[in-house]
Amino acid sequence: METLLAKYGRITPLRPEEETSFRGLAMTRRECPTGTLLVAGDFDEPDQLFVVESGRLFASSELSNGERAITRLYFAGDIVGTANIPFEIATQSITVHRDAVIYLFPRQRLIDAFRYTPRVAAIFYTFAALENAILNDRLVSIGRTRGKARLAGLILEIAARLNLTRPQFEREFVLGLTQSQIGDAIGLTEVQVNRLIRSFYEERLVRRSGETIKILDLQRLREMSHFHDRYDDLDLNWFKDDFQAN
Amino acid sequence: METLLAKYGRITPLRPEEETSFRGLAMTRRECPTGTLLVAGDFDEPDQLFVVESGRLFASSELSNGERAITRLYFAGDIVGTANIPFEIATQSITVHRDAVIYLFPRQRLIDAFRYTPRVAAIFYTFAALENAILNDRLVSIGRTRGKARLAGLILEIAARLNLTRPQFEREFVLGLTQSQIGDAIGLTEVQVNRLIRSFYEERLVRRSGETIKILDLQRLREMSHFHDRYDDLDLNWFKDDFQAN
DNA sequence: CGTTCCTTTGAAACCAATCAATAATGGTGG
DNA sequence: CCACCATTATTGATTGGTTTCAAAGGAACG
Repeated sequence: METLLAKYGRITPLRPEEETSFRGLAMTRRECPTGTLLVAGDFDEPDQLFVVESGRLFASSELSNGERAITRLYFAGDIVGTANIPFEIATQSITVHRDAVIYLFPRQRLIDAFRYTPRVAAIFYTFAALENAILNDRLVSIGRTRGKARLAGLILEIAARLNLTRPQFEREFVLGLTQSQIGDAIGLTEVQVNRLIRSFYEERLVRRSGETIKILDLQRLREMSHFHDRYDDLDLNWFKDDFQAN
Repeated sequence: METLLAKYGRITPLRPEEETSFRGLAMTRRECPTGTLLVAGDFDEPDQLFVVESGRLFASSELSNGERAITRLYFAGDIVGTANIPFEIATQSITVHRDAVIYLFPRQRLIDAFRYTPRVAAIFYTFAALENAILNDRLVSIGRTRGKARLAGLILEIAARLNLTRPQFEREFVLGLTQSQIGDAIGLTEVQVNRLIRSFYEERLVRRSGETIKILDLQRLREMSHFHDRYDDLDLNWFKDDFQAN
């Protein structure tokens, strides 16, 4: 829970009783190896959320023709599975794609949060709204830009998310996605992704050594991609002073 | 407010005091002609939500190169602007594209809902989660299907949303978007949209007379598009019995 | 009745998908 | 430790969906 609290605390410090409530919500800790399918879309009942302590997950949907789309990447501090909550059957799959530690968060506990700790509930709402804004950005990127811009945006998104829990911005990091997964995330085939990555190397935008890649030209990646870091833009002052303690 | 209450009531009936709370939240009624820009993305402060009583709005984002993407269409009963709430500056624009009656919903009132009527707050959260699921679907559609499937999906989406507040499914309705707007919504140019629409006429999938179009082959549109009506799938039983009255 | 916005059409260029095959990589059991 | 297998990365040739550019025809509105 530390990562989550650190993240939320950075934005709007929790009161002691809220922090207690928060810790009480996520009960079961679980270590999940790469490849674990936490929720099978169109099949499982979505009876819980997941809080990411460490590692990485992604949400994806499958079409009947076998095509897959990765709609969102999740990192330490994220709450995963919001889009499944109000349905009988999960609308999307949740997969661990880098060894992760997560906390299970039963749907019923969410109700407790709404009843007893409204400020915590407001934070949940806020992060659902944040997720909304990020999905909007992804729609704009995929719907209105070409492959190069999308790939640049994905690289910056991953860099931004990893750096959220680091003391200073680090240009070197593990991408952690196969080219096929990258394709699913930005709406291209793996073949095209490979060609684009290759062109990024040639243009000296990024460099690769083993699993890690290093951003060489941050400026130009930003210009290419139109990427916004919504986590950075977050502003929770609007409900900071308005709640009385319970 | 009637449309909103009808919609929410259909899913999970509100108690009298909750209904009162709900009505108290949205204060100002406003009639907005087609073309009204309610929120200017990257400019306005998002100090309110909008509840749609009648008419249609859309959310859009602009890229620095002038391209526009329409990320979501809104109809009677929808709550609009969730993705802007937790930011200092709005992340997306909100535009009226068919004469609308809306209720203004100050952000501060949302806090009251969380504090005093947790069940109402839970409904807000639920609908943010629903919005999430719908945006996911749009991402899959735009990222992993071709123009024909996307157009078919958009037609079915509009039909489904209009039919939500009608007694029975009606195959004839007003599309209400220019071909350029359709392009912004499904990630194509207006030129390509025109060609696709034309091919739909030739294949007798839909027919047009003036402003209204009629679905001729619902079955095939469904097969083409992979469209899910998430409003139909909604299930709020998970918190139906768990709240005590305030 | 002209202006403006929207629709429609054609031709050429381009980005990305598809098809097909080979090379690299990583993990496994013998 | 090495041969083997499965997955991932890479490359070429071809096809096709979509954009771009350009222009003309319709429809709506003051």
